[in-house]
Amino acid sequence: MSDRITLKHVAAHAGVSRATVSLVLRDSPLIAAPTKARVRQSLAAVGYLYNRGAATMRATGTQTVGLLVNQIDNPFFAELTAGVSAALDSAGYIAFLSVTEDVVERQARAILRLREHRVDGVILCPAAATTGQDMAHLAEAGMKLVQVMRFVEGSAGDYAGPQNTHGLGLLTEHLIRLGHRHFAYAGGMALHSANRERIGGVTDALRRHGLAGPHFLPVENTRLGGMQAAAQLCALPQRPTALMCGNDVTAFGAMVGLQQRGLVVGRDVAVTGVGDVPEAAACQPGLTTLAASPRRIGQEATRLLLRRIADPALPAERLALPMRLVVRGSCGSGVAQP
Amino acid sequence: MSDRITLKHVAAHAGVSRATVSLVLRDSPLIAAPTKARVRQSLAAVGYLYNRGAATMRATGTQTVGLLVNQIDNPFFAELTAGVSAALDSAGYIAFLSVTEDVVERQARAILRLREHRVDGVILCPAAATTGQDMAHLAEAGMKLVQVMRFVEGSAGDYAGPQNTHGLGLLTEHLIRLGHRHFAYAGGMALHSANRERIGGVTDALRRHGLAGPHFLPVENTRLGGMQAAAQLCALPQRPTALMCGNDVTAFGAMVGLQQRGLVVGRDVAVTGVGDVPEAAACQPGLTTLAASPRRIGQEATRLLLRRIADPALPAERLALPMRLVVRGSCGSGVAQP
DNA sequence: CTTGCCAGTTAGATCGATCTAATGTCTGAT
DNA sequence: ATCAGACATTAGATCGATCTAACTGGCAAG
Repeated sequence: MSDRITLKHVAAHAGVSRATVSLVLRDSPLIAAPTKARVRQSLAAVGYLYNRGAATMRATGTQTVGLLVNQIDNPFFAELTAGVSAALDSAGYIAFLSVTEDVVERQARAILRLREHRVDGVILCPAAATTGQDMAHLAEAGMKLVQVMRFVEGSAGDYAGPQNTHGLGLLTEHLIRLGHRHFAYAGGMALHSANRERIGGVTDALRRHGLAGPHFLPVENTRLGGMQAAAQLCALPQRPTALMCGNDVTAFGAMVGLQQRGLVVGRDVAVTGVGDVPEAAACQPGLTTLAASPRRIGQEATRLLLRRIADPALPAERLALPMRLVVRGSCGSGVAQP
Repeated sequence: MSDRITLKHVAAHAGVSRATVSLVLRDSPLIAAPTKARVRQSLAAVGYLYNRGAATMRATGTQTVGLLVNQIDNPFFAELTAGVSAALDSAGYIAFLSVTEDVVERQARAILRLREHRVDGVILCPAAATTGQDMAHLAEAGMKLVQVMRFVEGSAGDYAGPQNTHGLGLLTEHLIRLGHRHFAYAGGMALHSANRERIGGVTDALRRHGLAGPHFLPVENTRLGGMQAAAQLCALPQRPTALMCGNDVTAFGAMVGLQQRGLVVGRDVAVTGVGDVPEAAACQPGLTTLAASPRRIGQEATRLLLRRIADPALPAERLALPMRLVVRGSCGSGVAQP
């Protein structure tokens, strides 16, 4: 059992006041070096453990932040989470994690709990149904928050995410160069900003080349959604030759679904993803996708949040990180001539 | 800006004392129903936000727990984390997450920080180099903790993980039935309990059938480790026909490495994993593996921890969940006859 | 000799909840 | 009429830090 050792005990042991010990803990320049050394010895001698809860009552800041992601079993968000965790660790912070599964109620419950714990800020990948009003309430309550991957329409503040529109333009033009003329787009049932930007990027690129917009397959951006998209694609009278998926996980599902129907991915159908999670290089054929460096995005989001916490008055920053085209076997070397 | 609304303000608004409001917050039976209703109205009217930090100073428990995993980018641990998060959410708890990357120093730093935050308990997948003494110190400090996936030798307390020994026995016998006689085992460079049990399960099963132990390829249980193992396997004078990998991610790396060397997985070499992460069904060929239901393990670990927090005197429980053999294409239909 | 200042230290108030022990109020039994 | 006991509520102490404002002793300037 811990014997509830407080500043008082340390102070008694070192022969100083509690205030002095408190200042030593924070390495204040007010305290003379020899005193500091003596107090530090006592700290170790009595086995003192800092009580951040108590400190929080008077001091400002808890050295904690919240991280809310919609899913964690998607390797993309797992990497992002790892990036946040590492960046926070080296800044002396620690994160509360909550997985919302895109359910606004879970998100709201988690945010309330985080506010009760007086987190210094929140990194939020907003659930798809989050409204601008929800965000406004948070801002009014003085919550420092950085949005990541998705940006709620009508909201304000910091954001870190990939250049979706530009990236999907690159990817679409690559497919056009390969000879594709009929496109399908799988995923993006939930119309959050990332999906809108991605679909917009594809549509714009097609229009630039005088092509019709992609055939939209409204499924969720999950493995299962990808499999459903494969089924839907095969049921179309005139099958598109390129299937662009909202993210890598969806593409994995689609590839399995297509293969189950006897189609050879990369020859009969080109498939693409978004994100370039490690599995994209490991599957067969390799997945052509857009590298979005989730770890980096997590780190940048953390940097933005810590910056915001340090100076709430700073102007908002919206960071759009470039995506890189990664060509692998899943889109083959050219469209099959009928 | 939040105007620091405390119990005092609510009490004034409702015309009662702070103590009464405090009791209403916790839905105490001591307070009469009409008073409760009135106070609850005031709570909402003044926009009160509970301050858990302050409460913690007197009350016992913070409604927080720590979750320390060695990696999160492995889908297995991502699923496990999702299970923990969901289970905690419905119990009114929230988790601090820290990713240790198997570095004991990061683990130690995170645990210190969690102790400073006075978490009610910790779910820990111990970094490989964790010693029994480390665990003993934590126990002495009164830390409630549940180990998950790995169990530090010489430690005590609760644990939740899969039946590694039995599971790998099943898997090995399946390969033996297919005609394999020469086995390699990739992974398990870090000798924590899970790796030891898995290797033990293979060795035991082989011995039961009068076969020599697996050729041990000492790599890390990562995608990269798997690729290294593939290279090592191909360099062996007499190549084993079955490559058993320490987990699915290692197997994915191994499959890529073998394919790069012109070998057909499932025909030339049988490959197996452990865990059955979703990608195992999606890769080509599908990966024969052991389903370990990570989400369930996360939920069980959470249950054990909450139980332990509620009653620290309970006897320790070591939960070993069964693994199910999942046969897919990666081990083919029989060993190739030379 | 007094004053002012500085560096180093500290007593005591304070943060916002909960806990303890006590208070007042209303029954119903003696 | 008095008392025991249950019920509902509360004043004030308390948790363990930090903050504010004040206090020391020593030294230089006036």
